[in-house]
Amino acid sequence: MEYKNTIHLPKTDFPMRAELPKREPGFLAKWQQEDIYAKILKAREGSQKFILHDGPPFANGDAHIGHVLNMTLKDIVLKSKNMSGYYAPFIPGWDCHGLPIEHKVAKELNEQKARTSDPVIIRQKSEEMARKYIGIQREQFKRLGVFGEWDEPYLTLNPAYEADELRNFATLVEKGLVYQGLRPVSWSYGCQTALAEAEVEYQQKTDPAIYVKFPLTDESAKKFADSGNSPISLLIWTTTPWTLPANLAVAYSATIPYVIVEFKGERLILAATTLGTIPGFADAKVVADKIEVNALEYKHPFLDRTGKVYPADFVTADTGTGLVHIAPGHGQDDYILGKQVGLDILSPVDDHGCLTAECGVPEWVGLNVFKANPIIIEYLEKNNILIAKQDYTHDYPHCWRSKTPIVFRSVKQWFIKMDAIRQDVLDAIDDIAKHNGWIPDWGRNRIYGTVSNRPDWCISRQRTWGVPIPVFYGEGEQPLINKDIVLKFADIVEKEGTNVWFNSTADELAARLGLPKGLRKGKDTLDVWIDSGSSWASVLKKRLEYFPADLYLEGSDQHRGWFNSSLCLAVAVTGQAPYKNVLTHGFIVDESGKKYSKSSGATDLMTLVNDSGADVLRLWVAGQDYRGDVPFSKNIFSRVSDVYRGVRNTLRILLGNLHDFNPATDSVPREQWTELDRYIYARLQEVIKEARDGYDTYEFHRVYHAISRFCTVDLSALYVDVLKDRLYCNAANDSARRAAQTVIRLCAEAIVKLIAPLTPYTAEEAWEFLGEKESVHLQLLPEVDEEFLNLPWAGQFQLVHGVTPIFDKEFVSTSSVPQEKQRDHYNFMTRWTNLIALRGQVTEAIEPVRQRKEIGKSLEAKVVLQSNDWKTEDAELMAELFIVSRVEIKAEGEPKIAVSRAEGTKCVRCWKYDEGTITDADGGHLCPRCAKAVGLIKV
RNA sequence: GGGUUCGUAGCUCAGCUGGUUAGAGCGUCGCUCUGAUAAGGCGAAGGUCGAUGGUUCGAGUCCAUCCGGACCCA
Repeated sequence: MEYKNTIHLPKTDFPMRAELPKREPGFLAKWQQEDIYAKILKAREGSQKFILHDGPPFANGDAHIGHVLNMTLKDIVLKSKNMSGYYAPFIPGWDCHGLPIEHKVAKELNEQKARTSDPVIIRQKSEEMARKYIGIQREQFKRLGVFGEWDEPYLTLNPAYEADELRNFATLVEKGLVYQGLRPVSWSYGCQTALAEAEVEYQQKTDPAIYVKFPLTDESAKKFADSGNSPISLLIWTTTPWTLPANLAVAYSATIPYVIVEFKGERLILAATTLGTIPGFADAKVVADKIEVNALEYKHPFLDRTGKVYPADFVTADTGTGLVHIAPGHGQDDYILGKQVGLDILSPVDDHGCLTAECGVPEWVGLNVFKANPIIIEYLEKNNILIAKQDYTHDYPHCWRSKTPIVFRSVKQWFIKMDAIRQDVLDAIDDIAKHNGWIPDWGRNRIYGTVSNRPDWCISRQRTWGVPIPVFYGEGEQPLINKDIVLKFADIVEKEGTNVWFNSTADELAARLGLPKGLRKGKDTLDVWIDSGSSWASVLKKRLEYFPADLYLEGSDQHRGWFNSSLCLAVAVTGQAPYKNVLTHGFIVDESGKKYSKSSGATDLMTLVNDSGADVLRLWVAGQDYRGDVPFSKNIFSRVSDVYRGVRNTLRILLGNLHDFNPATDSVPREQWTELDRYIYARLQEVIKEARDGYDTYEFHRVYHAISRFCTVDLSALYVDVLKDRLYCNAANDSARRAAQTVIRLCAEAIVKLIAPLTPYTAEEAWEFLGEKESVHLQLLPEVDEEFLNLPWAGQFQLVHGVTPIFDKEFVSTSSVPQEKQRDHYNFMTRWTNLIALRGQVTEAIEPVRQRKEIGKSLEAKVVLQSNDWKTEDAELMAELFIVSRVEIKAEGEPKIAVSRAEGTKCVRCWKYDEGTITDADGGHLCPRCAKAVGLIKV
């Protein structure tokens, strides 16, 4: 007789194969249609707020794997906060201005042979470009499953945003923090603009390193008459020959010994430590050592002026000659030293990187500095000023757009005085550190160092796609700017946008701002870091009326970027940091830990989503400890897919076993659960605890591992496997069967809720199969049932048979659960931990029998346990737990586990072996339980 | 070159304030089931804890140096 249809096999339409790329868009559409985001906020209205403030990505390309990491983390935070009962809205933003977009536009216009310098056209095209990519990225982020106010993101090009940014700027002007100055800046002659530090990238570059003589003045030379009477010079070293015309001084280190050597009939002064590194100097004769170089005077090697030697601590003993040529117009260190000792700033280089007449050598005027290098060297050689030269390869800063090497050049720029706000900013950093707001905690050191060393903030850019600096210039280029002008302009911008600056004449603007005619309007725009760094004003203060934010979450590079600009501006304007907590993630690397490149695999979001689905992609993010580098490779992704399948299949079998279970009417009270049910339920509580802790501390990989392990180890391999007999073969309404279903239902519900922030699509799908009508994302995460949690001892059971657990009387529990209950539960869990360990030993003992082909499935086995640790009444429970037909416990002899073929006959219905004699009409053997279940015998 | 940081099995992660033969899941390999089936169960192999030196009775855990990677800067 066929008994297959008398047993309760699992039944579900929840598909085993996810086919996420196909299935996910359906849920996305559903969420969109019911406006799930608004619903969630409505459901949490009045609850405590949690504000994650979005750092705006640049709107200049498709979203790639870096965005996936960042956005997924943000979304996991938000979803888990919402499901923890917080009111956690999300207003995404985009950084719209700046060089990358303007550059792209210029390129396109060029290709269309429509090159123009009309700022109105460039700005119009740039806005189109920005909006285009905002549209693209928005759809991509939505597809990732990120919930937020996508219809009303914040854009740094919105007039209202720009107006708020300018009002911030007005406060800075009012506080006297803004000034115009001549300073060396990183200049891109390719883009003809000063660059922000973040716009500079380093590439290998080979430059000529030259050793040049700077002859001492007669006065200074006299001091070294003892060492001879040949010509005497300082020997300097430089890799930028083109800066020599701007030389105004030489620096030395007070901690390095200097010597005079004789070389080809001349005397040269240099650091003793560098002798060996200079070509041809290996056997140079030292004619004087430990000489004093401070305050020596020298003649410029080819210009008619003299300079002096000054001490400086940036001079190193291992490169060059220990004597550094100083051009205050062409270097940061040089500038600072020059300022200290009162040097001028000479910067004979124009916007295109070409030498100007100020360089003093008419033949060089108009040459690009890098083209001038060989010509200058040739000149030095001819005039016997050059001592040696060699190629020198180093990492040299380049413009991130035009890829041209940077030239340090002094131009008039606008700055924010860092010294005026530095201490306040540093204090704000430490205030955050006091409540552990830097996550991980080293974030504090990183931003502290950055702020400490930050020179005055250059905020002007010679670009058109940005927020204009509302400054006018009068007679003699005197700048005219004050708080009122900026505020008035901000009000105009609020209504008309910043385009008004570009399509009005100076006189028109002046008239509207109450200024006289005849002024020149400024052409500079603000550094884009001022744009994004002002977002707290427009988004947090004005729109959300919530300041400071609870959390900023960006890559670690933002310690110098947005974390920094946002912090400096907020402190300068409000005296307060814009965030309470700053969470940082690392960068994507390949499996070998190297920087991720396109050759490492697909990088754009849509390709990844279309290949494996958003949920697997998100699960990959969740599984990583993102505080360090985040590796990504096909292999890693494949492992994540395995985990996904594991969890999905577990959910499937759970759902399948609930097909005839109605939780409202079929649930069984705890008192009637079996020990195993209680054990699994207790394990579930540990998992809920671990997962919720993981969410609370933003350690999502803990959630990932806890759930994955629970699904595979506790549920699939243990609970479900053991339960098959009970679920399939017992009578449908049998209370043990219903008890199992009660726990299965609780497990499924908890798992689905717990994975909802990680894999929102799959969670929603499974949630529907649980028969729920409202979205899983409207639910709260499961609470820990503390009665079933081993608070003090979780995970610390002694794996020793039969040892009666001793309750630690010293322990003081903070739990509200009565100590008596805690002890009972602890003892129960110890017993079960031991039972599970014993199960491991039994399956191990079964294995060789199976390998010998004496048995196949474990139900064909009988286990004889020789042990004093277990009581005979546990035998039945053990048989069920080990999934064998029979267990005998003998309290005699050496501890031993013996496995043999089960005696008796196989029940044709449940496949267990027993020695009963019941047979059905066809002569098939049935065990008593099954006989009852099919009505063959009556109870 | 400087600052910050990371380096435990093929992969992702545990290893608390230093204490017995370093753990888990996945993958791999072998076996098994065929009533979760492009599934399920069992077992096995896999690590000089980046390297070296030191402190200690004892170090994956502390210190130093080095190697390699990442981010930021020069």
